[in-house]
Amino acid sequence: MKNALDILRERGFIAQTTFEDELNKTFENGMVTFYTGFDPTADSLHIGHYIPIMAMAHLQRAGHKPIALMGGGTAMIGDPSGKTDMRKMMTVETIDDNVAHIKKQMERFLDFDETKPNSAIIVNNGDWLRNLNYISFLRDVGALFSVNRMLTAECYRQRLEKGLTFLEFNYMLMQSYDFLQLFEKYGCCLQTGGDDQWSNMLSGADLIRRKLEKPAFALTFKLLLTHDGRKMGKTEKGALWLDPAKTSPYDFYQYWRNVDDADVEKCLSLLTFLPMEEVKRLGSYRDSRINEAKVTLAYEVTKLIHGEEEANKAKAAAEALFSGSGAAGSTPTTEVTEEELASENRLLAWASKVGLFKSNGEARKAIQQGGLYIGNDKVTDEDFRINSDMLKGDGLLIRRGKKAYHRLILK
RNA sequence: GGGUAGGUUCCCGAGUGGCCAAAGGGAGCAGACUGUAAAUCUGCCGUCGCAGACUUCGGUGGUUCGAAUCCACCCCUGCCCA
Repeated sequence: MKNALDILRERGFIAQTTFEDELNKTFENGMVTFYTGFDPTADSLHIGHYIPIMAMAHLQRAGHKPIALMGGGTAMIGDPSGKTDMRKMMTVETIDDNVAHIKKQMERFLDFDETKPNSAIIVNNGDWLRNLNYISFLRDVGALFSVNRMLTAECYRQRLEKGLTFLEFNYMLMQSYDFLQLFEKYGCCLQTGGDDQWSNMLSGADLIRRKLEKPAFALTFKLLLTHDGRKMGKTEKGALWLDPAKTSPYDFYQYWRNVDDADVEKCLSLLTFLPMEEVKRLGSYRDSRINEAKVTLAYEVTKLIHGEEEANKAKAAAEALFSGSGAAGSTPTTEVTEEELASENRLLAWASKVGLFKSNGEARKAIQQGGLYIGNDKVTDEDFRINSDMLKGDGLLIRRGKKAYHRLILK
C-alpha cells in the first residue's frame, strides 16, 4: 500500500516538510491527525484554499483524520478598525456566520461522518484565543520563543524593511499556540498549509517539541502559481470563489478552460482526483489537442466544486456559445420588465447594468472598438436602442468580446 | 518624544502654480493573429445620454484669477536618534 505522503508527493503537492523520514514513518504506523488553518475573513473559500483542501481530502481518503481550524480568534485580532463593543459583537457574528458557510463548502470534500474514526472535524481557535489571559500566555508560550530567532525568519525579514507591528509579530505565537492546543486536545501532530505559512507552522511544531517533548511536524503545499510565477485564480472580478453566488459555475468553468498550456498538467494533478496516468496522458497533448485536456480539467474541477449538474450546464453553455450558434441553455440571464425598458432602452446601459461592463463609458468604448455583439452580429451603433420585441421568446443574447455574454428576456 | 523622507488614479511610480484626468511601467478590457492558449502588434484604460461638463492626487482649512503642486494644522508610513 502506498504511503499517503507518496500520493501527495506524486501529485506535486509538497513544498517543504520537517523531519521527512520521521514523518514518513508516522504515516506508516497508522492514522495521523492533522490540521490546516483557514481564516474566516469572507463567507466563502476561494481557489487559494483549494490546494490545502484537496490535500486534506487525499490524506483523509488514505485513512487519516483532518481537522479544519477556523481562525475565529486570529481573524478578530487581524481587524484593526472598529474597537467599539457594537462592532466587536458584529464581528463575532460575522465570523461565526462565515465559519458556517465555509463548513458547508468543506463538506463536499471532507467526510464529516462521525461514525468513522477518521471523520473530519472543524474547530474554531476563537474558542481558546478570545479568552486568553495575556500574562499567563506570555509565561506559558512567550517564554519559549526567541525573538532573535523569529527575526531571522524569512517572513519577518522582508517585513522588517517595510514595517511590522507588534500585533502582527505575535501572529506566529498565536498560530503556534493553536497547534499546541490541537495536539493536546486531539493528538494532532501535523500541521499542513500553504508554503507561505512555513515559518508559522515550523514554530508551532517546535513549540510542541520543546514544551511537551513530543514529535510534531509541519508540511507545506506548493502555492498555485502559473508557470511563470504569478498567482493563479485571479479574475477581472477578483478572486475565484468557490461560492456560486460569487463566481458563477460558468465563469469558474471558463477560468480553467482558459488556463495556459503550460499549466494544464499541474492543474489536473493538483485540482482533480483523476489518476496520475490520466493526468500525464492529458498533459502530454500538444498544440490544439491540448484543448481536450483543458475541457477535462474545467469539467472535473467544476464538478468537484459545484456538482455534476452545474458542471454539465457550464460545459454545455460554453460549447453552445463557442460553437457559434449562440443558443445556449444556461446563459446568465436577466429578466427585464416593460417599465424598466421604458425608462432605459440604451443597449450600452443594459450591458453595463447587467455586469458585462463596469460603466456605461466602458461599454461605449467597447462598441467603438467592435467588442460588443448581439448574437453574432457586431454592434456598431453606440446609441443602439432595444425594445420589447427583441426581448421576446429566447430574448436577446449580448456578448462582450469572445467570452462574456448575457441574455436579456422580457418578463 | 526629536530629526528626516514620504502618502498621486487597481498596483508600482513620474509630476513641485496654469500646457494635468495627471508621464512611464504592470495589471485589466477590446481588436488582429490563433486553438476559448501563449507570444506579438493595435486601441482603450476617473465618471457622465461623450457636447462639453463634473469628481479625483492622505484629511481639513487657507493663499491665488487659477493648487496634485504654495502655506497652516492634523492623520498615516518608512528611516535615524532617544
